[in-house]
Amino acid sequence: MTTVTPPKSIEQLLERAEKLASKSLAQLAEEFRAQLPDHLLLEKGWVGQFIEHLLGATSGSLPQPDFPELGVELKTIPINPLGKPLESTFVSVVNLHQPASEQWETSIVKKKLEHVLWMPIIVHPNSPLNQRIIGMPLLWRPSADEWQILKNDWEETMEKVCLGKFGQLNARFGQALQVRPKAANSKVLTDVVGSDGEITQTLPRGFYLRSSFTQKVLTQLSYS
DNA sequence: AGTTGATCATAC
DNA sequence: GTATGATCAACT
Repeated sequence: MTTVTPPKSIEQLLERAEKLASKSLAQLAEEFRAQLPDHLLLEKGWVGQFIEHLLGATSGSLPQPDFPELGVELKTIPINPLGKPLESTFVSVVNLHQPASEQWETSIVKKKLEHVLWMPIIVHPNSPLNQRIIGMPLLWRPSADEWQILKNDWEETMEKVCLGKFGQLNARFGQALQVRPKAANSKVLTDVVGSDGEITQTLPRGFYLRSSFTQKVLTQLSYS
């Protein structure tokens, strides 16, 4: 695949992103000599990683924004032709091990969401992967209202983790930031401190943005 | 149809 | 196992 150097500025990053808009995955795969899979069943993160390559992201699997020098996180998001998100958006894993040492201000979630480059991927119903079209990118910073909601959700989650209430750590909580399993499968377990201070095991979890939240972000409406 | 829980590839 | 990139698929 053609290699792309890291962008030197946010302007350059946005310029690159805008040049991808309205192109299909088939076009881009040809242009950058990439092997486009037939479907995402076995490579669910393929589109996201492809767009990372095209824009010159470097973070790999480090827990930091995709463009560390620019402080920008890249998120691809599948939308239908009307602009409605088809999925939630994964943000980062939940720290289940030393939750008491975590503060919102220094959290990975806050670092990543401070500045996000949204790359919508337009999905027509029942159409193959290679016909998906890149939409117009959106450089987003959360508003004060959005920050408040995200912070509250994060703090309520981490409080449950600190108290060892893993049974309450499910997808039903959180207005914008939701907690769901994040593992290879449901048999994967990780050591944690339970509600009585005992060592137990639980499923690894991740923070996800609900699609109701990202929908409003993408249409530039305030979330309140 | 929307939501919640489960799952897949890969690097280290 | 844990982190990245997410979407799949069962359930309500």
